[in-house]
Amino acid sequence: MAVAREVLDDGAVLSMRAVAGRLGVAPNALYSHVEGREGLLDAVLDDLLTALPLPGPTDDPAAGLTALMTATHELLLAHPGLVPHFVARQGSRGANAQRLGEAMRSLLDRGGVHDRTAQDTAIRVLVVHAIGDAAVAAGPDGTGAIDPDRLRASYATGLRWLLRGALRAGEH
Amino acid sequence: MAVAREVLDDGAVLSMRAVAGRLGVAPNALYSHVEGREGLLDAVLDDLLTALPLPGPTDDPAAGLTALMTATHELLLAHPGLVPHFVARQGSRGANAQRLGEAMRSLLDRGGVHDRTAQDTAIRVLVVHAIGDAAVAAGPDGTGAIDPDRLRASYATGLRWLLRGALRAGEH
DNA sequence: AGTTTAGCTGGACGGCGTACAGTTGGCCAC
DNA sequence: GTGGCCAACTGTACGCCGTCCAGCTAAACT
Repeated sequence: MAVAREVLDDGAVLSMRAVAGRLGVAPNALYSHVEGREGLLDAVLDDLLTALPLPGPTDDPAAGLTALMTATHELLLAHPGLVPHFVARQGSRGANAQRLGEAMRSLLDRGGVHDRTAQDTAIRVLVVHAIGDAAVAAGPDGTGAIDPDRLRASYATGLRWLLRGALRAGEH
Repeated sequence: MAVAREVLDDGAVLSMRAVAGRLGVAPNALYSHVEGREGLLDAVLDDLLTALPLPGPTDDPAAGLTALMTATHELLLAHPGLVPHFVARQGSRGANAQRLGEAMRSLLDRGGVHDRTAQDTAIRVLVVHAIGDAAVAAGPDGTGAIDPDRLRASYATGLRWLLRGALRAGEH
């Protein structure tokens, strides 16, 4: 998995043969350890999510959500190679992803959004914003065409709008 | 191009060989008419955008933006096969895409957002929301795991939040 | 009638994910 | 110490992919 991360970090899409080659091993040897390419990507993805800092229970909901979503966005920007897979997986269904979902739900609840369906909507919108922004930023060839600073600024702006809408919707 | 649309509409990703096969033609024959697979996708994509109705100059800005973005979203949902390409192309840089960008800019301007950079940010955020939502909805196997009604509802909610933020930002 | 040329074919190259069968080498029970 | 087990690996192959090259053919233009 470490090698897989290496491979997809320094360019292009992850290929079994690339991982195997870097390990000095035949490509099919990987299949003893991993459930195909998708499985490998899933594993790398969920492993990566471990790095995200969960907000403490004392944090202000809006600040906590901002921090969490910004960290997610940064993480995706740092690993553009697996963003497409992240998109296809609809935000990943791994253990860590669900942990993050629960953290978001809790923050929303403390922010006044008590209805479960409303929480689901807010979570989906926020996640889509993070994933979508990173995906568009990643571009075709891996190198974003847009200035990174502008990119982060527009992401932050969108996030602010969404959070204002989401948290306001929970009042009453 | 019509055949290409057929192919990627009824499942899976578009392959040159599939298009050629459906045309009763050798795969390499396509290269006389199209600049590779990417070129074909670009052409199909931009052609598809022609179908989007431009808002009239009398429309209320918020309503116009809502209609335009909803139509875009629906169009992407209707053709999940090319959403990944749309993502990679950062919303497409074709002629029609630029026409739509101009329409959005004009609506924003009339909605009180006069600063050009602010317009760019708003456009980017709105487009990312539409593309991202459709991309996540498309899922891995082409069949979305989420109920379509819920999907549209959450998209509409996010869009409302974003527009409120974008248009309010233009006041003063 | 002769020449150009658009549009095709056959074949090939390199790359991909992955399945199947067979080999190897370390570990454990006896 | 020796026999057997088994995880990990290799060799090979299949079927897919995008794409390039050289050559053919038939229609269009001069």
